[in-house]
Amino acid sequence: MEHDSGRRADLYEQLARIGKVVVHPKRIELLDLLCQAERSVEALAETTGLKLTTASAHLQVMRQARLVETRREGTRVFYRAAGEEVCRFVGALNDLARARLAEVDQILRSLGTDAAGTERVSRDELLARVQAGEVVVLDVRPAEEYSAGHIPGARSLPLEHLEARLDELDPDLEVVAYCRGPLCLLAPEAAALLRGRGRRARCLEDGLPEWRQAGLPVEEGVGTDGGSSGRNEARSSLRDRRTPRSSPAVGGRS
Amino acid sequence: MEHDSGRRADLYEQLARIGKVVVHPKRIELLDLLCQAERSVEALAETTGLKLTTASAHLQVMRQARLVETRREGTRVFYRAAGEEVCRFVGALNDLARARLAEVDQILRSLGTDAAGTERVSRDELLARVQAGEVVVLDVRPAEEYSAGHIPGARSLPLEHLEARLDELDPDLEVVAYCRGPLCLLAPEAAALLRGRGRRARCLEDGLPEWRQAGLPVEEGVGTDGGSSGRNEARSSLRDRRTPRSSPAVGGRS
DNA sequence: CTACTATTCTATAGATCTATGGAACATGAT
DNA sequence: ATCATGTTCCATAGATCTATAGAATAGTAG
Repeated sequence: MEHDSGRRADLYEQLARIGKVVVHPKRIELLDLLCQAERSVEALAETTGLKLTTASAHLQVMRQARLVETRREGTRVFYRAAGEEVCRFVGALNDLARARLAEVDQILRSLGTDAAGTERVSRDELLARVQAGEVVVLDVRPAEEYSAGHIPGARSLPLEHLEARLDELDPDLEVVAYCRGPLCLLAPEAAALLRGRGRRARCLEDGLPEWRQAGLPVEEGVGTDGGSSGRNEARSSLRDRRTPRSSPAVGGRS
Repeated sequence: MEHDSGRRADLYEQLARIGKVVVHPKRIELLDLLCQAERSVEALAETTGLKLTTASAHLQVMRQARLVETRREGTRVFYRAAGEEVCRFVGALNDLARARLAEVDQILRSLGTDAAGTERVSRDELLARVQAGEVVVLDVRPAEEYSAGHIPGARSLPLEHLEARLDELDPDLEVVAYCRGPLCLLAPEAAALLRGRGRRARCLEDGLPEWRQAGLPVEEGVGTDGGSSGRNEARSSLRDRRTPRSSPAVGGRS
C-alpha cells in the first residue's frame, strides 16, 4: 500500500499551506479582520500595528494559501477573505481555542469587561425580543464593517464613538450589542460602558460571522439611519425576514 | 482604545499556538490519525514514517497546544485527540483545503481511484438503503480504528485485507465503503478494487468523523462478526437507532 | 513624460523550527 | 537490584521564517 505515499504526503503539504497562515498571530488577526470586511493594505497595517511592508508580506503569504483575494481600486488594493469556508475555518479555530485553552478564558476574564462577566443573549432570544420591540440592536464594530454586512435593523455605533453619541439611544430600551465574535471585546466593552451609565445592556452570544453562517439574513450598506433616536429603525427590518435557516451542518463537507 | 492591546495580542498568540500544530504536514497527518483512534507513539511513528524521536517531538508540540492527550498503559503511552472540537477543526481545515486549493482536487484526481471518479453516497441515502437491506456497509480503515468507533452494523474489512477476504462479501449486495473522510483514499481504493471484480461498490460521502459530528450513532468494539457472509449483520444495528440528529450548527460556538 | 501614491519585490540579519543521535527516565519483568 | 522496553529530554547543525529597509512596479493626475 505504499504506491501513493508520495501523493498522500503532497496532500498533507497542501493542508499545511493553509496551516502556515494561522501560525503567526498577526496573520490570524488580519484574517479575522478580513472576515468582517475588505480593507486596503494600508488600513490593515494601521489597525494591526504592522509596518506597511511587513503587512504586505503577511498578506502575500495568505494569498499564496488562497485564503484571501484582492481587488484593485485605482492605486489601492483591497484584500478580502476568499469565501465563507475561510470564515468558518477561523470560527473553528476560535472555538477550539476557547474549548481547549484555559488561557483564552483567563485573558478574556482578566479584561474586566469580559465575555465571562457579561450576560450573553442567544440568537433566538434576540430575534424574539426584537420582534417584541423590546430591544435596540447595536453594531459596535467600526463603520466599514457595519456597511460590509450587519444584522438587519441594527444601528451602527462604533465603540469609539459610543460615549460621545450616547444620547442617540433611547434610555428606555435595552441594548443588545454585538461585534466580531465570541473572542472580540468590542461588544462586551460597549455593554460595560452602557451599564456604567445606568442603561440596560447585554451582548449577543455570537458575532456577525456566526450570524451569517447560521443562515440568518444579513444587510449591507451604510443604513438609512441618520442619527435620530433610532427606536423604530432598530427593529423594522428583522420583523418578517427570518429565513428557514438552511444551517449547513457543521460536519457538512459536501 | 489602546489600553488592552497587549491582552488582545496575547489572544492571537494563543490562537497561533493551535495554528502551530497544523503548520507541519506530518503533524496534520498525526492529528488526522488521532481523530480516528488513539495510538501509541511507536505506532504513530511507524504509520507516518517518522523516526521515533521525531514523532515524539511532534507529539509534544501537539500536546503543548492541548490538542492531544495521553494515557499510559504499562510502558506505552497512547495519544488521542483531545475532544471533538479538535476533530471539527481538522474537518474545517480539510473543507477549506478542498474548497480553496485546486491542487487538492488535482492530487485526488491524479490518483486514478479517486474521490472525484467514484460516485459518492450521501448519509441520508445510506440510511435509507441500509434500512431497505440493499447494501453492505464496509469500514475499510485499519481494524483498530474500526474498534475505536464505527457506523453501527458496518463490517470491518481493512483495505489491506480486502482482496484476500473478498469471498466474505455477498456478491449480490451493493457495497458502500467508508473511511476517514473526504480526503482519505482508503474507501475510493476499496470501491475501485471491488468494481474491478465485478461488484457494485460506492463510497460514502463522508468518513466516520463527519458521521459522528452529524450526531449519528457510533458503535464501539470489535464487532460481533466472526467473518461469515455478513449479510444480516451488515444492516441489523442501524435499523432503528437513528438519533434526532442534534446537529450542532456550524457557527455554534456556544 | 513627470510626479506622486499605494503596493509589491528583493535582500538580509536575526530568530525560530526541524530532524536526529544519544542520554535520561519510567515501568514492568526477572 | 538489574535488565529490557517504550518514551521523553537535550544538544545541535541545517533549514526556514520574520521584520524591515530600499528598490521596483502599477496606477493616476498633471
